[in-house]
Amino acid sequence: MPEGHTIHRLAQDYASRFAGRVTQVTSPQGKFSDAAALLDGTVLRTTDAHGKHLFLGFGNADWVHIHLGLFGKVAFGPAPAPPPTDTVRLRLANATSYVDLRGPTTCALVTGPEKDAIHARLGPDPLRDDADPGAAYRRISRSRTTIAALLMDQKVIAGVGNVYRAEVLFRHRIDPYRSGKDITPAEWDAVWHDLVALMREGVRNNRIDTVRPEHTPEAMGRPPRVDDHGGEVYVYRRAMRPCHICGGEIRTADLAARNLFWCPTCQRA
DNA sequence: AGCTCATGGCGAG
DNA sequence: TCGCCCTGAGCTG
Repeated sequence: MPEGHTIHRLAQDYASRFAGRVTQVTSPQGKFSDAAALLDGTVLRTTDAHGKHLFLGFGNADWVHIHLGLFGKVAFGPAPAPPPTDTVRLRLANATSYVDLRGPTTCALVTGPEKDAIHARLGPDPLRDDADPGAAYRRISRSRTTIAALLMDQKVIAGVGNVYRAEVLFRHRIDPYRSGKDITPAEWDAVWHDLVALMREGVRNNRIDTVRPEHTPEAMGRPPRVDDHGGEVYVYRRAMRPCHICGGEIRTADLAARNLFWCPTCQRA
């Protein structure tokens, strides 16, 4: 269930359990067997995350590049590791922990320069210290594409997915169909800093919560969320249900093959 | 057992 | 824009 906060959290969790230690590396499912054999018994040096891309650094030059895609999942557990199921693409294990990766879009061994090339094609990541929000705004402010599509474009901004996209536009009352060039510098500044705060909290809690304290179920005297996506939100997957603020119906539509959610009353062109 | 859907992204046309 | 890749849960029957 991966947006950028999940990947940064995984980078931390892989590092805390495996970094600096000799690691058993296997690929029970088989698609990563050759690389796993090369890495098996070596030391995991460090981990890195940029947007939805995760990197595990082994030795001095080799990196495992992981992208979860829509279906990828990671499961940690204590040693001893149970027999793996046949969909485990990558298992790391040591004397205290194991971790299984299933269903990733990408799990490949890359060189340092190949890793650099991946960073180069990604936009600024609100969760990285080296991020330049101005680089994102330069693209947005020149584009006639909708802001909803631009926020999902990883070359523009890295790490935002369908949930943060919908939620941050709601929180700033921005109509998702507005053109990028109609986003003001002040609006972008506010959206960016909000994403930094929301996504940092997402890393901390390992889930996406976007509802302000004054709009929580407890504060509003309404029943808690029904959806199982994991957090408290304003519009994501709440189509046909009442807006927490105005009471109007949340709408949904297809945008670039993804489900978009917004409140047509609260969010203005 | 088979269908649908999901917080993603790529390449072909 | 479409089809395709990766997996698993929650339906339907």
